[in-house]
Amino acid sequence: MGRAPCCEKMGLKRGPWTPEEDRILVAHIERHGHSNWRALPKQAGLLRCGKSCRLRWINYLRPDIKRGNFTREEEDAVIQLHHMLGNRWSAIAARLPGRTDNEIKNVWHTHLKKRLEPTKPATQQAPKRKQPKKQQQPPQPASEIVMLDDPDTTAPVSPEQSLSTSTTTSTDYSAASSLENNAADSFTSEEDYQIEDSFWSETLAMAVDDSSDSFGMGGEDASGAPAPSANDDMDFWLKLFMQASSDMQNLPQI
DNA sequence: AACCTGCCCAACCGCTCCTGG
DNA sequence: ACCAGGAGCGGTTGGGCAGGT
Repeated sequence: MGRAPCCEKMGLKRGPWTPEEDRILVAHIERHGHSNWRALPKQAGLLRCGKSCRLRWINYLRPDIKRGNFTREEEDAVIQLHHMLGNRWSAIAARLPGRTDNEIKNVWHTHLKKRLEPTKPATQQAPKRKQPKKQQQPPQPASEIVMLDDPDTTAPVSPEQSLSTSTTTSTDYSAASSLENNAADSFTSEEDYQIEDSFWSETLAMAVDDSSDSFGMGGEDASGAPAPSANDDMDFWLKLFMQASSDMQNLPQI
């Protein structure tokens, strides 16, 4: 087949993006959109491959990106959505406005997966760091990017902005524990650990609603054409999940 | 104070999916 | 129906940093 390498690695820059590159990319996308990622770097005068530009935009420069630590609600949503969807990070990201698949993936691998590991006591999950490093200060120029309405932004924004607005500041990973662990801990240490019913009903309702049109791919799948079996699968997992949830609430506290 | 260790996250890689010719 | 090219996705990596010794 002879697929051309994504970046014909001649003279193309790699590694971390500079603020200047960010600025150029944002300015170009503001002006011209990103209909063709492959051609974009040339048009914008960037020595990057299109893939790299796309990744940078999606994961970092998009105006609707929400920076900062995941809230407890978001983490729990990730856990539950992962239950339902597996490693389909983009589908999970579509449910979490402002969060990217990459970010969710990172959080999953660094925190949430460990939480769910049953063999390790929760006490081991205490972080070494008291404060996450970069999250506090807004990343480079993204903060100063003032976008008008970007028609190309495929923000999977949905009614549950409540999710994203409930910014209960930063997540305290030391205190946080999974639903499972919490069940085991009898929720004791978490006086305020109580997911509102409305949260889950919203989240789940969304899952149901979306599965009827373009499930999971929210804004990112322009075609919005899910696999024929997606709805069935979704129903299955949804039922399974809801069953599991109700079972969990009935668990005897250990 | 210096070194070591482990964590975090941005970015890369390679594969699959999708679309147009 | 087939092929090629582009986009999207998930897995992985490595540099930088914070905490520990």
